[in-house]
Amino acid sequence: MGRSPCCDKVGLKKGPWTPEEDQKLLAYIEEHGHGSWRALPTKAGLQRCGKSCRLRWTNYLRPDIKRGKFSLQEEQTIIQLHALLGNRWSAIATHLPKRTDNEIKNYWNTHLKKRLAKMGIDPVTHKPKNDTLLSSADGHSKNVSNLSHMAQWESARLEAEARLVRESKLRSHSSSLLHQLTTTNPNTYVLVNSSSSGSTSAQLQIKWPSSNPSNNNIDLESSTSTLNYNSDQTNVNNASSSAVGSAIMKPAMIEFVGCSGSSETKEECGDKEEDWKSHLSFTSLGLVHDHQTITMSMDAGSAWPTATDHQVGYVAADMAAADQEGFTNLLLNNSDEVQSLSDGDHGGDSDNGGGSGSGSGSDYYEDNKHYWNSILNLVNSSPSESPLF
DNA sequence: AACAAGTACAACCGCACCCAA
DNA sequence: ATTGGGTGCGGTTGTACTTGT
Repeated sequence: MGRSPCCDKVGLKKGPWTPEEDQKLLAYIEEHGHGSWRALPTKAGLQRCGKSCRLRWTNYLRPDIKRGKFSLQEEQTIIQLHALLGNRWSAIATHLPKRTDNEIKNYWNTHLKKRLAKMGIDPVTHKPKNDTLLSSADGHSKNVSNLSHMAQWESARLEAEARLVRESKLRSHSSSLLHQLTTTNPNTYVLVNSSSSGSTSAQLQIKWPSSNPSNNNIDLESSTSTLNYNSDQTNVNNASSSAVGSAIMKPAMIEFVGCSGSSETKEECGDKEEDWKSHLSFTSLGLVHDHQTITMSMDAGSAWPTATDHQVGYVAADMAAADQEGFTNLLLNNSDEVQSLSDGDHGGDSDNGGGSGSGSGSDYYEDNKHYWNSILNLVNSSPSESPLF
């Protein structure tokens, strides 16, 4: 479709902003809000296009922006999130308070990427540059695949979260959405947060439709499931500030804590609650925001291998109360957890690792471990002191 | 002091998505 | 279903600043 030009009008100024322009923009927004960016320049008396004004505001003038050098923790977070998310700067930025995606992107391109390259680590894959052959030449491909699944899962989840942050003003509709979901879609699985705040593992309750007890039969041992995030589906329930991913759950990441066995039926699990509930604990993946709703479509045929009549179930997660910075804290404060993210064996202390935990403690996992350790060690050491930098 | 090379970062560009008309 | 405005996002460029020679 055609697009009307934004910034190529004759007479519109480009290039660096002057203090006077900044002042005009600030004064206008403080008084009126930005409203329509396209109309703003005229109203504010600026010879700029609306897009330029928006960028100047969001990346520089906004009062809630923190400027200056990145801390070591911020660097760690960027590196680790980049390993998971790639160049999804906006998603990464949601975990760095007061930093803009643009700033993070620039910092990555000018500092961190070069550091990793000097370390002999591919800044794109976050693997040692000679690791590709190693990992594909032997039986580690499955582990690589599992790692990839986790990264995709985390990527999808964080992306969803980023959307939620952006759409936080719609949060107040979450409750009605959940109600709507459960009342209008009988095939809806509603995940209701049940975690305690401060925990680094978000604990979710999954509320199965009472008419379908057969869905209880979740095969947590599947080692072939994959996770695919399909951004094209983001319009499903989008009006409810939800993000949607087509998720085929990585079983190793899930642990039932409410009912002792995944094969338990509703009856076996007890009927104290109105409906049968299972509890999912996303160990080591505990980032949630207050009162946000995430909706994901679950390909029942693969993710829930034994599900019967549900091709797709919609999972709405009201992920409340957990520590908003849980994931960041996890990354920064618990290197073991970081390793567990990277080594694919979710729960070095857990035996529910599906196929990935095949017990052989693969060299690949060790490599990943060493990689994360090397990143952390290098980042932790002062750049000015390190000969590498 | 002058110049070149390297670095950092603000700003721009274009595409994609969402949504209302 | 189509169109077009508004906006978000990631990649790239331009320029000011710093460092080295």
